[in-house]
Amino acid sequence: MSTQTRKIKIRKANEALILEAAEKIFAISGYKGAATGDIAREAGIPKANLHYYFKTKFRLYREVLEHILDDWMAAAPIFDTRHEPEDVLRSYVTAKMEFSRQRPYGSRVWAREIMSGAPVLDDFLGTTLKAWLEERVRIIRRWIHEEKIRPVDPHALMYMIWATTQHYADFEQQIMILNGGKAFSERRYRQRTNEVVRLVLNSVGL
Amino acid sequence: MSTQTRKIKIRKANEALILEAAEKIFAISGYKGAATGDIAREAGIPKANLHYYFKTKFRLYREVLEHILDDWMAAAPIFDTRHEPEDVLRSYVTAKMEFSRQRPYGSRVWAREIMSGAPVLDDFLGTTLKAWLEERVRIIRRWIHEEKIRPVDPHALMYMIWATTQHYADFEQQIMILNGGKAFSERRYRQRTNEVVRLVLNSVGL
DNA sequence: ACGTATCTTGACCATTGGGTCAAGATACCA
DNA sequence: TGGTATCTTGACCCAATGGTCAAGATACGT
Repeated sequence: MSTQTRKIKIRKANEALILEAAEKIFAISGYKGAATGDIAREAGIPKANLHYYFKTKFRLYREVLEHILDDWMAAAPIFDTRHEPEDVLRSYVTAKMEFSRQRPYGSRVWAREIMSGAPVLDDFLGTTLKAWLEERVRIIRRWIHEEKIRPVDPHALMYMIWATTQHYADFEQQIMILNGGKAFSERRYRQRTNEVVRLVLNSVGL
Repeated sequence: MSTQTRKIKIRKANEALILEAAEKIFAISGYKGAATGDIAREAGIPKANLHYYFKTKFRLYREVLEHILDDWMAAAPIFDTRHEPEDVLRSYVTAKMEFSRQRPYGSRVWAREIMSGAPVLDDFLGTTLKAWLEERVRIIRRWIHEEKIRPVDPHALMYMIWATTQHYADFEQQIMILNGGKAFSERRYRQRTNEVVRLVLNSVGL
């Protein structure tokens, strides 16, 4: 193994470790509320070491957000691969529910960023996300025009899907408490996912 | 006016002023991230004065949450006053949308509290809110039994309503950016409210 | 007008927290 | 094995922040 490779390996491993810890702490405490010392402790390294890999807390935060965006957008293409509205919506809602299950902290960091006024995501929202959304809106309009689904406000529909699926990540704690203090089992979560799919499909008349 | 009354008047006025400022700052920065100095500046008073009315930041935070709970629960009885599912759901969704419009900061403080693990609301969620929810669940089950709506998972439905309506408060900034950078007009928001109502009604087969 | 309770506020204190630094430890190649 | 680049870490610095205090200012009943 070359020096280069070795170095890169150590760096990548430590960066990944720190990013994961940071995502959790930022999710729980918010940007301002998160202490780099807490993040370092969560990662099991000294604070100075964290600052060796990420010069500033802000840079670290930005990279955490970028990570989340990558994974968030990964669920995006699903909207295109199938063609019947029912298949597309089912796949998309299922993928979003899966994301909420797998990456609850990521979803919360996103939510907090928006609630803080989206100082960092502002640009992304206005360009990439807006373009992506408008494309899906166009697809939905086509479905309506072809009378494949009942006439709905496409934006209202998309927001309902986002809100509902992300709710299972962002409000996980509330859901757990309302569920008698115990978390959903794998199986129960899959059933719930199907229920959400059915609600969404019915909302557009499918 | 008696001394007592006068004193109380000054105190109440200042407390209200501080609580409003605090709700905004907590909504934007989170509990840990919010500085009492910022809250004081937002309220237009010196920090020492704020601490005269609220001994600690934590006490202030708790009172802000209590305020929000009061208003949140105010929308709750609507679920009972009318009897046909369609009327009940329409009124409830409309009330929640109205709350998101009028008190966006309150909704965000709530969301942040839950995402932090609900350290303060924990008790409320497990008792009052759980009881309230289970009562509504029972009502929904009755509707299903009477075949007034199609069979849905009552919890999944309630969470969809909460998530979707609160989305308009918590993600206001994102919605604005996706709307081309301009906020919804009163009229547009009312239209959107009706769209949300229709989506919800359709989701249960109405 | 006087006395008392409340309110106001600048100055101050102790702790926390982001970020730096320099002295080692480690890894790898020649 | 020696040299160099990277990595690790305790100690340290300074600005920000929650909270205190004591000296006034204000309000109001008598």
